[in-house]
Order: sequence, then C-alpha cells, then structure tokens
Amino acid sequence: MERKSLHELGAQQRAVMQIVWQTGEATVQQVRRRLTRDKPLAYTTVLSVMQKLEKGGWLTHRTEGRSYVYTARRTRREAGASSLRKFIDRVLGGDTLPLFQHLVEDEALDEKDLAAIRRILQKKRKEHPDAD
Amino acid sequence: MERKSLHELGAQQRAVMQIVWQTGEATVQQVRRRLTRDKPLAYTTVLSVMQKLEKGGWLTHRTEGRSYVYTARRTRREAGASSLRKFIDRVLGGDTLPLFQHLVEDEALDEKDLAAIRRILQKKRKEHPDAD
DNA sequence: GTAGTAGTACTACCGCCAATAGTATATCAT
DNA sequence: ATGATATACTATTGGCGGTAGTACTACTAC
Repeated sequence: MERKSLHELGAQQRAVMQIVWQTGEATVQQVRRRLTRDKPLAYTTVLSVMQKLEKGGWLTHRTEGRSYVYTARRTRREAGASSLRKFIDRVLGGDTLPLFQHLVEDEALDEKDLAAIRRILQKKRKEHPDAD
Repeated sequence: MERKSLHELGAQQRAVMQIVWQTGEATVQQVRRRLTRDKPLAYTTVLSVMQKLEKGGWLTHRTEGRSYVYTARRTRREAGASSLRKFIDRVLGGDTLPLFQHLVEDEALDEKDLAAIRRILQKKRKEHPDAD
C-alpha cells in the first residue's frame, strides 16, 4: 500500500497543503481565495481537491456553521521529513552523504546557518562520544 | 516547460537510469538483463523505456555495430543534486536548516558519515574564513 | 541468396490519477 | 418561498508510465 509522500502529490495538491499549513486551518473558500490565479478556480474544483486530500489522509475537517474547516493531519515538518526519507531511499539510493555535500556546498547558507549546523553536530557528538 | 527531475521519473525509468549510471554505458540488452525480474520484460519494453528517456533528455546513444549504446547525459551526481534542489524548493519550501537538523538527529548516520560531514564543513570554513 | 536472428522505429493499449468542474441536494438568511 | 452558499457525488479530459506488438532493416550462416 505504502502511503503517498509529499513530493508525490500533484502541484495543485501541494499548493493546497501549503496553504492549510500556513493558515493552520482553512475552509474551502479561504483556500480558493489564496490560490493565486489569473482565472480563479471553480469552488467545486477546490473542494474536490481537498476531498481527495482528505481521502488520502492529508486533511481532516470539522464542521463549523455550515462549512467544513480543514486541518492537516501531519505538520509540514513531519510530512517533509517523511518525504525526505523516501526521497533519499528512492532517488539517492539511501546515500545521505551527497545530500549533505550538496546542502553545505551548493545551497546558499549564510554563516549563521553554518554555525547552527556545527552546533547540531556537536550536540550529536556529545550523545555519541565514540570516535574522532 | 521545465525539465523533469529525477524524483519525478517513474520507478522503472529510475531503475534504468541507475543501471546506466552504474555501468557507464549500456545497450538495451544489458539493461534488460540487469533488471531483476521474476518474469523478464520484453526486449521492446525496455527499449521503449529507454527511448522515452532519450526523448526526455536523460539518455543519448551512439551506434556500435548494429546496436545502440546508451549513455546518460548527466552524471548521477548532477541529476541527484538538481533533483534535490528542486525537491527542497518545491516540496520543502526552501527550508534547509530544519532539513539538516532532521537528517542529523533522526536519520541513521554512523560515525563515518558524521566525520565526513565535519570534513565538508571544515573545508567550507577554509574557503570562507569569516565568522566564528 | 535465402532463412533466421537480432536490432530499432513506430504505434498502441491499459490503468492510474491530477485537474477541473457540473449537477444534485441540503441549509440558512431574509 | 427564494436565493445564496455549502457539500456529495459523478464525470471528463489529458498526460504519462509501463508494457508490448508489429513492421522494417541489417547482419549471419549455411
């Protein structure tokens, strides 16, 4: 079965999820208004997308007045992490090292970020004071 | 148009690319033999996959005898890095630091990996001896 | 030189699913 | 009651991955 991963969603579905994550919770109308568009989508289109997302386990809703208020079932962090795990396995063949390499070398990281990374590493080192 | 990214390929297509990358170059037959299968795929099936990959800019071929020898147009590193970049932007919203945090803290990294990461960081620090 | 073998080109089909939206039905406000 | 708004259900379209068949070409072996 294998639950689907964030990066396997369609672009529109991801866009909706981003909106829900940003706003914390949202009705169909709110999502619809936020979807930047030359020509706005039909209400029912957005609704359909969200219903499919709910069926896929991405959203839940509660009733409020006559509307549904949707919320994400997982935080963006969680979804991102799980997606990343699958990405590493599937695309990089489980090899995390190139990933770091890319992150540190190619990605735009300022000194603050780098310092934070060093701090993370040192903390990790304390927990496992094996080698070096 | 926007060229497609490695993680957006199908599983079979990725498998073929991995084989080509591993062997450096390969004919259809070679790829076919390497595709682990209960029931081996028809020759023309593998051929079709590779032709589509060629059309999509992933492979090129040269003629050798009566066969085509296919090679990848980008190295696995390049493809992986580019895919990763898009993955970070599109899927994680450019959020690199938490990504890193997650990787170090939750993902299985042995000491060897950690050491390699430190090395990368130190190299980076030499190039930009700004802060700290 | 004819039959067989191996290769490629082109075409096709199936199934899945994202994207889009219409119709039917319910509910609420006035 | 009427109209606006909301959801449920259904439908259509288009693309694409995965699979493979058929047609054509070229080499090989008697």
